[in-house]
Amino acid sequence: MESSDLKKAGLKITLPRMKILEFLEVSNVRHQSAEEIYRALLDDGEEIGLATVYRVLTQFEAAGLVERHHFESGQAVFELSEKGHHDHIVCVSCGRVEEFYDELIENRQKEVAAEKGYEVTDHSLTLYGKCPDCRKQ
Amino acid sequence: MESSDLKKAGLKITLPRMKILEFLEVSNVRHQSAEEIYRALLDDGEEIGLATVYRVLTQFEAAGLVERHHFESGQAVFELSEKGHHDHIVCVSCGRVEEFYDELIENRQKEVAAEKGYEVTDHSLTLYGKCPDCRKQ
DNA sequence: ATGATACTGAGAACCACTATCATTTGTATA
DNA sequence: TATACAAATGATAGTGGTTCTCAGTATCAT
Repeated sequence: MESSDLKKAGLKITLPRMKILEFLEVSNVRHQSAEEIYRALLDDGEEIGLATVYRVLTQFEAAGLVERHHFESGQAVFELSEKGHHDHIVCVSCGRVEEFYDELIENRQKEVAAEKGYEVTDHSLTLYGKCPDCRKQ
Repeated sequence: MESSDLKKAGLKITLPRMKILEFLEVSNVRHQSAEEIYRALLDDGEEIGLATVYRVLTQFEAAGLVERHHFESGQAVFELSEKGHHDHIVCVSCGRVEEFYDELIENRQKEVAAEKGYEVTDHSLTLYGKCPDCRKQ
């Protein structure tokens, strides 16, 4: 993922956009809030505004470069959408997020919607529970 | 559902609580925001504060009388939890909300979580799409 | 290089929601 | 039934996440 992706999305190649994109790629944390991304960039010595981070992330979302999720935390988190579609399982005690994909569930969702005459454009499935580590304690 | 439900929940029987409960029962709209409930009660000539509506709804949620959902709208909506568990399908163009329950999906969710060593405490599945009416137009 | 236009950063504004606190209400007890 | 006291209420201020505004700046087609 690089500058060409921005061009394709009809976005000018600017420093803030490059920095945010680069950070999302390099970071080993997959789901981060706008605030977290903002602080991380500041810590890296970048000059950037929080408003810009929000704006850019929203543009990236519209362009399909990132996905925005609203788990139970109040703030949205963003992830690079390099991989195909998947759902999430969130640990309620440590906040860890894992991803999964289940063909059976995916198909059944479409069927259920079709039965009701709906044309599905999107869906959000999130499981909440205790992860193996937290269950031990 | 009546005053005895409040007692069971360890809540005093107060006017605001009775009014909110009654409104949720009588209303033909199943998913409403705190603000909507507040306005509707004001329009009915009740004297009530928005803070109270939020407080009471939170208490009702804790007592299992209502459920809170965060669709994509920014504000939470509440529904009486008289029925058993179900998921939602939301129309992206008119906002209409329908409910569904699918055994297959429910079971598969538990399996997926178990495979990852998680113990599921909750889940949220919402489909977004165009309802039959909106598709016609 | 230059101009048209898109983008930026700082801060104010906004929105949904929660905390504070003086006053009122419900209810257990006398 | 009157009383007392904890619990609940409502007005309002505050909070946190996010978006808007706007003057200044950077990008890019020419």
